[in-house]
Amino acid sequence: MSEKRITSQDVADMAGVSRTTVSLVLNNVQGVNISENTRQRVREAAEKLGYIPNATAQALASRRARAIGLIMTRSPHHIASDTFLPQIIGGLLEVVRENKLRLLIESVKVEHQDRAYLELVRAKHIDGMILLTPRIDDTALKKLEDADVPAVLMGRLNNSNLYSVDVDNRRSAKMAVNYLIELGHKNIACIANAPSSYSAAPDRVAGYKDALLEAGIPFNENLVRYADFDPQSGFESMQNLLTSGVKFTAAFIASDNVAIGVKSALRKANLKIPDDISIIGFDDIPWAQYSDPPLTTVRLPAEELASEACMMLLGLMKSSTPDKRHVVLNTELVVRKSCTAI
Amino acid sequence: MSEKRITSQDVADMAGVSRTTVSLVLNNVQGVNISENTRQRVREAAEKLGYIPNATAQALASRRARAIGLIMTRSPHHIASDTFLPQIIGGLLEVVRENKLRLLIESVKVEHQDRAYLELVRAKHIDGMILLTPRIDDTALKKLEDADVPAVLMGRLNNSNLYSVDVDNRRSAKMAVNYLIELGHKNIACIANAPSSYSAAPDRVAGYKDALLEAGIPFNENLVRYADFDPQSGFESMQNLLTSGVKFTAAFIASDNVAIGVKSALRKANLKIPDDISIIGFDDIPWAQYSDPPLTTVRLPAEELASEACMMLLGLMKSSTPDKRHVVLNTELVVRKSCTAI
DNA sequence: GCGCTTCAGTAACGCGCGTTAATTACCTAC
DNA sequence: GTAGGTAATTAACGCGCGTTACTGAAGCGC
Repeated sequence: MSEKRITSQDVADMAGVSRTTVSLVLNNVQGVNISENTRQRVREAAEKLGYIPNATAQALASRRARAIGLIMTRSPHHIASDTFLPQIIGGLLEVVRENKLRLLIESVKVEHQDRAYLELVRAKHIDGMILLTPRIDDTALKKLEDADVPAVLMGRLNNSNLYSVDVDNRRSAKMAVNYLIELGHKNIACIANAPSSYSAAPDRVAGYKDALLEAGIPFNENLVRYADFDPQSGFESMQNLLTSGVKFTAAFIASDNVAIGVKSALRKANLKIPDDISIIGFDDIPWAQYSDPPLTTVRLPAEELASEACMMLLGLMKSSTPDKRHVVLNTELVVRKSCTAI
Repeated sequence: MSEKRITSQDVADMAGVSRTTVSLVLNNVQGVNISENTRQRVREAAEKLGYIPNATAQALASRRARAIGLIMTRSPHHIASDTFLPQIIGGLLEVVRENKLRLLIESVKVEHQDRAYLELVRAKHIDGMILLTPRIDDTALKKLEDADVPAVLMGRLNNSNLYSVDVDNRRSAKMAVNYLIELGHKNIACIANAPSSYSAAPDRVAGYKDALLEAGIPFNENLVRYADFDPQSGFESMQNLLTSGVKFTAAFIASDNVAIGVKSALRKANLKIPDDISIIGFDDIPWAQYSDPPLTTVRLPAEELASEACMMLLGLMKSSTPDKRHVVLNTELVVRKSCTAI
């Protein structure tokens, strides 16, 4: 087929200049003297030939891949049921596109983490990375800190010094539970969004505790369950809670996606929301407002988190130290119809 | 600041061989004679130095990027509400990882499509591409056909000859509507998943028509609406349908995500599912089975579609012509509780 | 001893570009 | 006429690797 790849040499030939000039003109290099006339000729030649610079060669020569990676530690199958991913990707794409970068998606097996993180950057296919849903026990992250590689965490690890973008999970959870308390609830269950090895989960449970204790309500471990991201796990957690015999009039579900399953379990047990039990979620996924009854929840600005993380990463890549090491975005209580006063 | 990047030259030096030998050994090039002893030395040196080949240089030298792109024509914001994306990415990642490739995500502005598709490959950052949610009026796709670039469509364009992976939208829709007809319904509404410019939408509407006509039920245009992927549009479509005054006892909603909003609209109108109105969806997203009542729907094998597309693409990249130009995966009617006999 | 073959390994080129140091052409000032 | 200076352009190197064509050395039959 038409296998005549057009290189900058072709453009140079056509414009009657050297390849260097072509490069200087097309990249708009500052502080170089090239007559407007020549610039014009080069640009015209490039246009006429339909010249498209070879990104790989550019990357090799300039030692910058012009790409960032979104790194996930979860299995492909787990990724498939991640309701947040689209928002995050949407947020990233926006920034990435504005800056003429590329976005690479990588899932890293837990077993391979140690090498994998670094390999990605060393292999120079990406200039920086955004790490999703970090786990507390992720020792490989520690190595990253030392390796001085541009990286931003989405989420926060207490003992980590990596740059991060997150919401204040603890305060947000507290806000949610406070709302339930203000409505008069005292027996409040809590279903965490994920296993406690994922950093956000214990933080949200801590916020739940904070609210309780501040209101003088004793913390009861029997009221807490840990789900695993998806509706299924929510369904099971709630069933488990119901059959365990503990009494509660409200529940804080630390993930809307989990709440989908929770609501199903409640229906199966013939419990009405909010009459028999009040439910408050976390995240505010699109489903929440169309749910029956519309779910009161804490809005997590997912797209903003992503674009913020991306902009932070861009700053790091230019080696301009960002003003803040840990950016915290605001959440917001979205009151709908799933909670009622007792 | 340990900026001593380790190259194959370093490995060669340490092993006391030439760089060529290192390359031959580490890449397991067939048909080359190198003593087991030497191989061992090279591998040990690489291991000890923590050698990680520079992917960019490899790509440049071998003229293969070892990466594929997932190309979407929708805006970043639209992407954010795409419930399917995670499953697709999950499916792709699985195959991509097995084959030691990378996955690039690109969103292409409609205005730039013409150049964009080709630029991506010409720029050589990807070896092939998977195109998502193609639109019927996408003239740029035509150019792709000619350009003989490895590309696979997820979805199908009737007038396109591009390789594709899809379900039979028409037959699947017909199957869904047939089910409603078998239950005795005659006045059946239809809410398409997307505007008719997206190929799947008219196909599903056509299937709806097929079922109707085959059963001797006249097609009534007033019973059809076109949603726009998200719950919001489903809500509006159903409201519009209800206020328009047409009578119907069942509705075929060609997207579960749209059905989320549809159900909300029905509740607002005090219509019970399935007693007042039967609903059947399409896609079988995780939410469907936890919905109230659990949604009867047509299961779309999203992950399989993705991995199938990916494998097809890999075949094309090896220039081994795949056996089939258009792969069609099976859908399945998942009967739950949202439909009842009339 | 000579040709021939197999084995083990390497020198050298090219991938397409960014970039620096050097070169040329053309002025100006004295 | 020469020194000095600026504007415009380029030759040449390097990025890190894949790959081809070539070189020795060793083994074998005669």
